Amino acid sequence: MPEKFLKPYDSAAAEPLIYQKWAESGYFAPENLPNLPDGSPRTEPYTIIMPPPNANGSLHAGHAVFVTIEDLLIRYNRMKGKKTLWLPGADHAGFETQVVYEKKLEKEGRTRFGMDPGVLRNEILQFTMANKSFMEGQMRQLGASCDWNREKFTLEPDVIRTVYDTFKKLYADGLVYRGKRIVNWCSKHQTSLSNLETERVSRTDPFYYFKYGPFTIGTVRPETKFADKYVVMHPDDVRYAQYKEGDKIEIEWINGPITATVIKDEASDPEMGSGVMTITPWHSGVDFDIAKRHNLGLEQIIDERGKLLPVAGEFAGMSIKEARPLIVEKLKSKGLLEKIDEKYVHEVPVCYKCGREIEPQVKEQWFVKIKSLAEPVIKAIEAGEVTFYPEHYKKILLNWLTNIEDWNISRQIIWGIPIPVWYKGSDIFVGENPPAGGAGEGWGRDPDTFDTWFSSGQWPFATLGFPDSQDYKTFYPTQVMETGGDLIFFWVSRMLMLGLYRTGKLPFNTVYLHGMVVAKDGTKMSKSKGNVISPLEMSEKYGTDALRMGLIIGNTPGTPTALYDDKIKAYKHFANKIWNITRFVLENTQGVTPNPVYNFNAADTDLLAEFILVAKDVTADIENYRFYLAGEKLYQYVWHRLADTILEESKTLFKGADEAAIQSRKQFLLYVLRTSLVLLHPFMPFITEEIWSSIQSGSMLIVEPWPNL
RNA sequence: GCGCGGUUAGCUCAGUUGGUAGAGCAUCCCCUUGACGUGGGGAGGGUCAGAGGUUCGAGUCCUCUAUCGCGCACCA
Repeated sequence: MPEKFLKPYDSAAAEPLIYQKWAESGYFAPENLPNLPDGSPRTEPYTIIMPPPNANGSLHAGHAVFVTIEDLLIRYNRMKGKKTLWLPGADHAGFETQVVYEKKLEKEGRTRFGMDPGVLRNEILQFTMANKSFMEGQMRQLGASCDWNREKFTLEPDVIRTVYDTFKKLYADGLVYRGKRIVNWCSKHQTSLSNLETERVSRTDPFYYFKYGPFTIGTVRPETKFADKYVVMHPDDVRYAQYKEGDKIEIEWINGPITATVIKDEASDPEMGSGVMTITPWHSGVDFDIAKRHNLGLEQIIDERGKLLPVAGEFAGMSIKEARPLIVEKLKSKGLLEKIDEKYVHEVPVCYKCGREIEPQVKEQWFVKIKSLAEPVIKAIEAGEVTFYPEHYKKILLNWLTNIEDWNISRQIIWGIPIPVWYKGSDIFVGENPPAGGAGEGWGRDPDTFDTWFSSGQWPFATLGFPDSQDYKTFYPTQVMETGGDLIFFWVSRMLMLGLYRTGKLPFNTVYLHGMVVAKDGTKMSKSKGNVISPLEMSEKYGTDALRMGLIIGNTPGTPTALYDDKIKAYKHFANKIWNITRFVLENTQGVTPNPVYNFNAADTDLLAEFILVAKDVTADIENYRFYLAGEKLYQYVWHRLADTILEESKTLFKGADEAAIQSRKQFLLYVLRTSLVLLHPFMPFITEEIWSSIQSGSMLIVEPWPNL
C-alpha cells in the first residue's frame, strides 16, 4: 500500500499537482481526448460556453457555483465518451468594470471626467487584464477542466468584428435605429441605462396640489414644472367637458404668467388626484408619449448633472434637492399651494449601481427593435425547443419577451466596444471606418459604446468563430447554458434572440439556472455586512472537493443556496472517509489482482446489484440535472452503506476461515472502490484522481469511461 | 397593474412520472483503542399552511383562502 495512505489526505498539497497533471495531459481539449473503449474516435460533441466572469475583482461564491456545476457536466460527459469542450472566457464587463474603476479612481482622489479617453481606456484595460489572469488562476484552483487554449476575452478583435457584423446586419434589416427618445439617465454615472439596469424603490414623498389656473394639479416633482404649458385631462372626464383640445388659458405660474394649452389624452387618469395634470415631456416617459401623440414641443428643465437650467429663473443652477422646498415655498407665497399629502407612497426608478434616482432625459441614441427578435424566440420556446431548469423560468422568460420594449444599446462610457457609426450632418454611415475620404471630410464618430450585453448576447457563436471556423461547425449549437437565474433577461434572453437572428439556430437547447449563493441566515452576502464567504479561502481550508460538494448538495436550480463553513467542513470529513475507505481496502486486498469478470458469491452479487442500482440512479440524476440528488446519493452510499455496513461486515468476514467468501469480498471491495471513484470524479475530481493514481498506474481518471449500466 | 414562486422535523432544506413522510445540523442515550474521533450504533421529534375537489390512493394533480417572498412595468 502506498505510504501516503498512512497519513491524512492533504488537499492543499495535492490539488495543484493534480491540476498540473490534467493540464499537461491535454485532455481539456476535445481533439486530444482518447478514443472510445471500442477504439473508435469520439464524434458526439458536448459543448458548454462558460459565462465569462467580469474581470474586475476576484471570484466569488457565485462563480464557484458555476465552475462546479459546469465542470461536473463537462467531466461527466467527457467520461461518457463525448467530444467535450468547455470554452472559458473573461468579460470586460463595460459599465460594471467602469464603475469599479471609478471607485478606485475616487479613492486616489481622481475622476474619469476630464480624463483623456485614451488614457482612461488604457488604464482600465491594464486593470482588467491583471484581474483576468488572477481569476484564471482561481478557476484552476477550483478544478475547472476547461480548454484554456480556446479562451476568449470579450474585447478581442474577432469578437468585436462579429459584434460589428451583427450591428450592420441589424441596421440593414431595419432592426436598429437611432432615435431621440426618453432614456434612463444616471446623473452620477453620466450615461443612459437599459430598463434592466434600473431598480425600483418605494419612497414616501410629499405630494403637492397646486392651483394651475382653473385647475388643480398634483405632483411630487414641482421642480420639473417650470415649462409646463400643457394641461392634460381625459377626453371622457365630464368635469372638464367645457374645455376643448387646444383651448388657451392664461394662468399665473411659478415665475410669472404663462399661456397653457388644453390637451385631451387617455393617458390622464380621472381617478388620480384631480384628474388633471401638466406634463414635462423631457423628463417623463408618459409625458413624452403624450407630447408625441399631440405633436407638442419639448423643453429640457434639468441638465445631465441634475441641476436646473435657466428656464427655472431664480432657481437655475440649483440641485433638485435644494430647489424643491424653495419652489414650494414660492408657490405657497403666491397663494398657489392648495394642500400637501405628506404620506404619498410611490416607486421611483434608481440606478442599480449607485441607487441615485434616474432622471429621464431625451437623448439621441441607438435602439434595437427587439420585438422582431423576440418573436421567433417566443415561438421556439413555446414549441418546446428550449428546456429550462427550473421549469418555471420558461413562463417568466415568455412573459418578459412578450412585453418587451425597444432596447437602448448606447452607453456614454468609454469602457466598451465603440459603436461603429459615423455622422456627417444628418448622414449616417455604419462601419468601423468612415466612408472613403476619411474623417477629414467631416465625418465624426459616434462617441458611445455598446451596452455590454449587446456583445455578450452574441457570446456563444462569437467565441466559436462564427461563421466559417471548424469549431463553429463542430460545437455550435452548444448543449447547455448554465448561469445564474438573475441573468435570465440580461443575458440568456439576448443570447437566444441574437443567436437565432445571426445563426438561424438557438445557441443552446437547455438552460440551467442556479440560484444565488447566500449566507447561512438566507441574506445576501455583502462586503458591508461582513458575511462574505470566499470560495478560494474555503478551498484552501477544506479542500476544493469539499467546497464543490458543499456547493452541489442542497443546491436546487433557481433556489438560493446557503453556504457556510460547517457545511463545507462536513464534506471535508467525507473526503477523509473516502481516503480511509481506500486505505482499508488496500490494506485488506494486498496481493489480490482485480478481476473485471470475477464471479461473486451470492452475498456479493446482492451487494453488486445494490450498488449498480445506486450507480444507475446517480447517472439518471446527472442526466436530468439533479446534481443535488446525485451527490447526496453517492454520499449516502459511500459513507453509510459501503463504509458503515459493508466494510464493518468485511472485518468479521476476513477474520473467518471461509476462503471463497473472503476472495469474493476482496474482489467486490476493489470493484466498488474503483467504480465509486469514477462516479465521484465529477463531484470531487481531485481526491478521486489522487487515489486513482495510486491504484491504477498509467491511466487518468479524468478520461476513465463512465460505467455502462 | 402584469407575471412567478415559497409555506414539509427545533433550524436549513430534499422529496424525480401520485404508491406506507427523508437528509444534514441540533438534542438525548449508548458504543468504540487501529480504515477513519474528521468515528460507530440508537432515540425523540412532522395532522406536509388551511379548506374543498379528482383518485383505490394526494406532500405530489385541480380550485379557493391565508401568509411570506421575488421579478417585470413610462403612473402624474
